[in-house]
Order: sequence, then C-alpha cells, then structure tokens
Amino acid sequence: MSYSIAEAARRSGLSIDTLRYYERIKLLDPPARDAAGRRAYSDDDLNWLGFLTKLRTTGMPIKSMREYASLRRHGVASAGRRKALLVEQRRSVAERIAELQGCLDILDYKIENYAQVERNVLGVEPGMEEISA
Amino acid sequence: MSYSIAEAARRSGLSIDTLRYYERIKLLDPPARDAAGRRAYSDDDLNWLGFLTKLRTTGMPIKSMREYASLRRHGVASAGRRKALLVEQRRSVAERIAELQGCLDILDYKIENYAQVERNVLGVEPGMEEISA
DNA sequence: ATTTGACCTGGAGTGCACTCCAGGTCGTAC
DNA sequence: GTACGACCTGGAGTGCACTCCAGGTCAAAT
Repeated sequence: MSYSIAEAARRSGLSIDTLRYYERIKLLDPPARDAAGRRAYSDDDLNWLGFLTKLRTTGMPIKSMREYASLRRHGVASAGRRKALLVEQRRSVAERIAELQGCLDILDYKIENYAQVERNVLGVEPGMEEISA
Repeated sequence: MSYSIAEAARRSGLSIDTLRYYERIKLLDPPARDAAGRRAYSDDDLNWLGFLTKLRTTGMPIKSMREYASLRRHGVASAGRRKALLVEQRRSVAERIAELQGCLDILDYKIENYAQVERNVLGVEPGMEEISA
C-alpha cells in the first residue's frame, strides 16, 4: 500500500510539515512519488516513522535519530553500533522513569499536605493556616 | 543561613544565569540582598528552588510553574487551585511513565533482535542478514 | 474553462528555556 | 592604590524542533 502525505500524517500522528521536515533533515529517506510528483509513503516508511516517534517519545534528540537513520542505510555492518545506541537509550529511559517516579512521590506528598489543609481549614485559628510550599 | 548566588547555584543544580532568569520571570521571589547589593538566598528560597526543579523534571512548562508560584503568593485562599495543579501534574507524570514503559518494551524487543543477529551472523548465508529496522 | 483542493518548493518565523555578553560596582588581597 | 574575583544590570543570542508562508503545479469537479 501507499499513502498520501495527509494519510501518512494521520497514521503517524505527525503533521504534514513535520513529515517534510524529517525528510529534509534525513531522518526519513525520500519516499516514492506518484505520477504527479506527490509523495507516496510505503508501509515500510510508516513503520519507520512509527519507530522514530517512539524514539522521540523517549526524548532522543534528532541528532541521534539521524545517526541511527544514517547507520540503517549502511546495512548490517552497522548493526553493532545501532544496537549500542538503543542500549544507551534504554538506559536513559529507565533512568528517566526512576526520576519521574521520584517526582510522583513528591507530588503525592504535597497533594496529601493540601488535602490535610482542606480537612483542617475550618477548625484552625487564623494565622496558623500556612503551608510549607 | 543565607547563600551567595554561586552557592545557591551549586546547591540547586541550576546555573547562576538560570537563577537570575527565574527571578526575572517571577518563578522566584527576589531574594534578600547583602550590604553590597548581592543576592542572599535563604533556606526557604533553596527549598522552593528544589521543588521547582522537581516540577521542571516532570516536564511542567514554565508558564504553569509561574502560575503555581503566583498562587503561592496569594496565601491559603489559593490552596485549592494549587492542589488541583499538582493533581493534574501527577496525572500527566503517571501517563508519561506508562508511555516510557511502552517505549522501553519496544527498545528491549529491538535490542533482542540485534542480539539475535549478532548470535547468528557467523552462520548465515550472505543476503539473509537483513534486519527489519 | 475555471475553480477547487491537495500537494509542491525554498525559506522565514515561532516558542521555549535558557545562556551569553558588555560594561559597571564592590570588597578583599597584595 | 591597584588588581582580582564575584557579583550586578539590561539586553542580545542560542539551539531545538518544529510550523508557517508565498507562490506555484496539477487533476478532478462544476
């Protein structure tokens, strides 16, 4: 199957402008063109875009995604380096999850503080309502 | 205790420029000044900066942090709204963690693919080494 | 035949969160 | 008394990842 840029945008969740932008900066190999010169994205293109958006979600900078994309063009010889990039990204994602988990705990603590204030606010003498932050 | 801007930067993990920037955009109330007009950060200032950096880590935009900071200045009357902001942020952090977890699974899958290629690459006839992405 | 709508190109503009700079003021060390 | 280092100010510059724009082409619908 092949898809117009609008359809590819819909399916990838990226904007039309972003699709052209990714092509310009060589994140995406130029897709095929139809008779009128319009882009015709393949399923492979869509799969690659799907993976790219996952990498983006993990916070990988475009620079690194470009490196990965470029390695991919160099075939199996680059598989080791590609794996290394993914392993490094895996590490950074796990770290980020732990960091966010810590923030979640702090938020819960703060929210519980506010909840206590709400429960007590009617029975507290003026001047004592202060909350730490 | 009070701290020079350099010391406050060291303790908060923010740069000196960022501390002045946060003050300019009203994320941080102007700290006290010493006799020579230099900033003298209090422990309260440092605690607030610590919380701000947590919010930043969660991906809260500066706009929202400013709103929270501004509410804080309005005392206990704003506690409900502040709590609501934190609850909303808690929700978005939990969502983000789930999303990252999904990415982690995909990375693991890809990494395992590459590992298999590595294990097989010596015993594979040429032309069959292709890997999906 | 012309209007419409989707698409094309190269290039400029945007929003965010800093980060850097020039030029100046202090207080302490030599 | 001057050199130094840390600090001050207002404002300009940076990097990232898009996002928008003007002006143009093309095929199908009216």
